[in-house]
Amino acid sequence: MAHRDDSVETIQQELTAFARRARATAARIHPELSLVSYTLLAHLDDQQGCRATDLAAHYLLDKSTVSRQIAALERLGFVERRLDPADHRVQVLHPTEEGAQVLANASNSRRQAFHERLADWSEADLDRFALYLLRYNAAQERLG
Amino acid sequence: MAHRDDSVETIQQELTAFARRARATAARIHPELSLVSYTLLAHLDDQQGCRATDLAAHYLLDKSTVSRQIAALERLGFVERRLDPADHRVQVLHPTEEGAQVLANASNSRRQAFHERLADWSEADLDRFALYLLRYNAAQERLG
DNA sequence: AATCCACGTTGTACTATACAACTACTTCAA
DNA sequence: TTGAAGTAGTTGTATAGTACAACGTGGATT
Repeated sequence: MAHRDDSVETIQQELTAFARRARATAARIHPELSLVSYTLLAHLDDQQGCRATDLAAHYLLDKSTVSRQIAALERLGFVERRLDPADHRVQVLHPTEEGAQVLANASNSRRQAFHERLADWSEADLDRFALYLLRYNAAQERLG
Repeated sequence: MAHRDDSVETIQQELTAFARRARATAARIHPELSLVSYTLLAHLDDQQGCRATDLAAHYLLDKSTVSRQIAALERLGFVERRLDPADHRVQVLHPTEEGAQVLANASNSRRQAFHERLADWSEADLDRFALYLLRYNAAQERLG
């Protein structure tokens, strides 16, 4: 049990340290994209467009927060709104050409950074680490 | 290489999801402690007191940020300042009795939450996960 | 039609943060 | 020994991100 406690303690410490660093580091993922706006834009990109309400629900953000984030992305020219012809309350949000481009760039440098950090890991270790993270996140989702 | 890419992709996704959730969830770790104030208080506790400057350096926060966080903790009665007799510029910060108590409570519920999330993990898996996290964080530290 | 609901915006407030200017104290060197 | 330079911490100011509440507009239900 002592060993078990030690491992859990380490996991807790390291995840906490990671979260702290993530806050500091990832505030600007790209000169013009914060972690939040990056995430929202990425979601629009791989959902092929969606509504502000969907973003709010998916990321547990208030709709006013999403509204302002989207407004900012629109000012930057990265997102455009298309009124849903079937329901005039709804705006379907899409990345613009430029938005998709910026997203692709940000996404590539981000991916590259991960590859660098994990460069000397064996394939087996990468695989296990990925599975552990999935398992941990699923548990956290389940247990709140 | 495809498999390698897949694993890295998953790791990236899951760590990002974790960071996002951490922001939302850990804002209040305890009715009166945010993640930051909890962290600072914990540091004071296991360093047996330290200076505001040390906290700033250790957690990469501006000294003004630390100053205000500490001021808040002092208002709550969780931290006290002791003027360093040898250098009157310096205030050595210590948790108060009450601060130590609140910290212990917060720390215990936090530990318990981790134990619950990891309850059904084998000891071998816990051990490996802990090592992977250490390794990952060390790499991130090294590579920025 | 009247009522209720859904979508999104805006007003307001709060927290966390950084940077810059400042005060108080210390150290060091001429 | 004194004055210049450096260090610890606070305060003024600005910004980002967020939530909640109130609102306007448009749909849906009865």
